[in-house]
Amino acid sequence: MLCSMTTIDDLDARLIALLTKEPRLGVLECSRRLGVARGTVQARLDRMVDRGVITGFGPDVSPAALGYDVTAFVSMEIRQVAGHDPVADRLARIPEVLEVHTITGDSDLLCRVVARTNADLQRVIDRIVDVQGVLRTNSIIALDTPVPYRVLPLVADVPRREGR
Amino acid sequence: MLCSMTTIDDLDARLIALLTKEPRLGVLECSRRLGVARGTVQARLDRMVDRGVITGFGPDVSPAALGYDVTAFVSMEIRQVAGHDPVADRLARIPEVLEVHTITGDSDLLCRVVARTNADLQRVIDRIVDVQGVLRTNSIIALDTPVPYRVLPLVADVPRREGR
DNA sequence: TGAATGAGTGCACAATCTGCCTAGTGCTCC
DNA sequence: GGAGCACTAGGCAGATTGTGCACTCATTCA
Repeated sequence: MLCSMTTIDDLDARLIALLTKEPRLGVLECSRRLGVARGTVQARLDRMVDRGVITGFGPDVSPAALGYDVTAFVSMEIRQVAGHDPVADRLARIPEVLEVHTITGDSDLLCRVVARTNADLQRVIDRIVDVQGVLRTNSIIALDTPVPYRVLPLVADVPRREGR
Repeated sequence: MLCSMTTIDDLDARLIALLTKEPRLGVLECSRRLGVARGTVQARLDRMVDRGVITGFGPDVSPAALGYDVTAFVSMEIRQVAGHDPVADRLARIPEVLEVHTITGDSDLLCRVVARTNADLQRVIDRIVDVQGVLRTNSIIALDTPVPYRVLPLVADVPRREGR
């Protein structure tokens, strides 16, 4: 999917906003709230899903509620001869690793991890260090998250296609 | 919500996994797939929602699909006399800022931002630097994301309460 | 200009699902 | 021996979904 730029119009944005705020809403209810026909909502959703704008409707699980109160960002240098992917693959096998990015700068990979406690974080980091190809890690603990992940403002701000 | 540790059992985990893979499923269909009564699924979902394990069912929107192909992590030092929150509040007003954390280490805040292009990233960073209280920023661009954000392995791995 | 196309509206129908309730069962805890 | 809790198995009325279909409107294009 190479930069498959897509545009959304105002109705799309309003639909996403509505569903974000009240996810339990059915298609019919959405159409009522937005003042359009049911078929339109259905079509818009389908289109956004297969254009990749909406990637899913999965339940959002809170690691913290499961006892994983510690979040940290671990950057690492890796042995680069073998490339990034083998390392990323092995990192992906660690459940506490929630995401992995390859990055610019001094380090090669950046990943977000969670742990149950600071002591537990040590265990997780040890597992990461154990990964073949990882040379050195540097951890930053997230003490607080004043702005949790959100996309809504962005959606509201996207340059719009013309349309209702 | 101070460390309101919660446990899930195997059925909960299977339910989350099922819904993650096929989010469109209704309660009834879930009950069939999991081999339990409909009321049970309903009760489990309700419980997980109000215990905060499941925080929502919102549509997952892909910034990349909207043309925001560049992701970066921007760490920053701030003037600490006023505290973190005022700065975080102002950062929250920038749509391209997707999340903000206060962190340990040399910097004070870490945020994830997206932009349409590298040039556009400059614009976003400029907006961040303009934020009152921000002294200096350091940006790291995410070149690739071999492991996109996921929680499923964690859910599958959580220490389980006894139960079906 | 006129045909074709795409998007949206309204409407309808059968099939399905949801919310809610009842009753019975097995378990654990006091 | 209760009391409380979670789960199962049904039942019921009402709402919703998936799917068609016909019609309108705006845009594109030859």
